[in-house]
Amino acid sequence: MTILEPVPGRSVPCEACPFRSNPMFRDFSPPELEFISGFKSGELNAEVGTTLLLEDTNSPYLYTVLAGWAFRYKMLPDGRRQILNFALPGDFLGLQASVFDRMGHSAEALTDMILCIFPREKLWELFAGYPSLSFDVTWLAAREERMLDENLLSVGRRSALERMAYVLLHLFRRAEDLGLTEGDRVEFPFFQQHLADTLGMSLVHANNTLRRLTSQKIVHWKHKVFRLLDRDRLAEIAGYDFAERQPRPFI
Amino acid sequence: MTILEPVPGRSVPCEACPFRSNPMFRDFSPPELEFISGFKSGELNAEVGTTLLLEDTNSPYLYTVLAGWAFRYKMLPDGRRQILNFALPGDFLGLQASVFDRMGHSAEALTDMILCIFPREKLWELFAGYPSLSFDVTWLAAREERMLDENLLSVGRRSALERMAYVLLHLFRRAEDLGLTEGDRVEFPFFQQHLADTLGMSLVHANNTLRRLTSQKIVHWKHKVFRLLDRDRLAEIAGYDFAERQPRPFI
DNA sequence: CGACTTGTTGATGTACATCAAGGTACGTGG
DNA sequence: CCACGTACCTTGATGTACATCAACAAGTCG
Repeated sequence: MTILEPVPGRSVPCEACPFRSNPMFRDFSPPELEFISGFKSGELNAEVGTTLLLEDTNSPYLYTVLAGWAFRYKMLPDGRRQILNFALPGDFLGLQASVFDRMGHSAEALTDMILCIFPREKLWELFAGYPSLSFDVTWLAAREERMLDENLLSVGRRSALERMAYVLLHLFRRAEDLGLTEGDRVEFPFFQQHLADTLGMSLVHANNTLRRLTSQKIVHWKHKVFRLLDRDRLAEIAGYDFAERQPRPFI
Repeated sequence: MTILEPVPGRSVPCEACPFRSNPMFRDFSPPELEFISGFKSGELNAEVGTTLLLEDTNSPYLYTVLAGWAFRYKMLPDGRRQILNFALPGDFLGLQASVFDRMGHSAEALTDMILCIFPREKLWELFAGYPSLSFDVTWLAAREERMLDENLLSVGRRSALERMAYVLLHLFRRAEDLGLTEGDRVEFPFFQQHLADTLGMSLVHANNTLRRLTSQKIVHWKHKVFRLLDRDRLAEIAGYDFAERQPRPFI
């Protein structure tokens, strides 16, 4: 388990940021783009399994995911783990340490990743000079809250089958929005243990529940490739409310 | 079930806001105070049981709680309810509808309440002109996220007894920070059903679990008066990490 | 080729939900 | 002041969804 330090190296200039062509992200004005370019202090290449953030420690950096998947989690002293949410390209990591003085959760890379690094002491300049960008930060925090609300509803009140259906559909849709899917396929870079820890159930029960969905040919999952065979049926089981999709901030 | 409209009437001027004397809240500068005064468009007196916010609807107002308790919740079509968090004096309600176009959760008053009303279309002026206040909004959103993370850990991974201990201590400490306690006493304005819905368990099981704590004289609860008899023992059961207390924003 | 990691399945126990009944406090109208 | 209703809490009986334990299968990697 390693804690990361940024490494020097070539990095994607913000002007060429791949998200700029994604319709899910809003456009930057030239001054915004210029500020962000200066805000970004480098890039971090993280391997699978890297601990990106560690609960109760401070983090001098704020990250956005440029490529790859990670997950946020908390652990109890005896090792029980709860996965709180997943971080995909475009997501923030480490805001808590910038706003308070230490992280309330940890985060780990699920794949090799590229992260944009922002020094947290410059966050104040963003708020002071770029109201539209500080609104975007609030937007992201509110979106995270909304996802947590949903997950809490799942874990607290949905049955195992409903929970499993919900999280699979949720993750598929997030990947879809980012153009990570090909038709009904997507690469899910995690194991059944991760699903179990997300949904608050045991590995064995997660396996049984998942197989109820695969045996009915609603989904398919092998060798990390997930296929959404019957979306309507899955949404029906999940009780999924088709939330609006709207342009999201860049940062 | 009623949805609220603001009623005219006398309201507390921000200059005389009771939170200004509470050391948990940071101080406002004179310009900040002046802006907030203009931002506040009135007050709302809400009775117990009032629906303050309704999921999937829009809310033209943003509220802060001046007095009283409320809770945020989500419901499934068949009536299962998950309480997400409680709102106490100083807390925001309705940010989601200001940032997105509709609420992702509902909120209901647990007591008679007084709420400060802020028209959401002026939220942009706050971001544009008052970076310190917009940072406060982000602070509040991040704090809400942190509480949700904790609750999700509880519901997903803690045992019924640990969960019960955690939520009772959590609520007691929040009340304490606001000066709502008298020694080991506090008035908890909710029923066991609310605890059950917060912790993702049935009413009967919440009752059994609670009685395990009362019969060991760790807590006492009768007629809405809660007494924390053995704080250390409760913290031990909860696995409570004594999080820092630091000055918080006003808004 | 073994050693390790991930997924699958069955046997057994328990923490929980559900159903049902009664208890206590408090209000209301006679 | 009593009969009655209502709201909330408490307790027991029964069933089930889930966890835990254990073994094995299948794939991957040195």
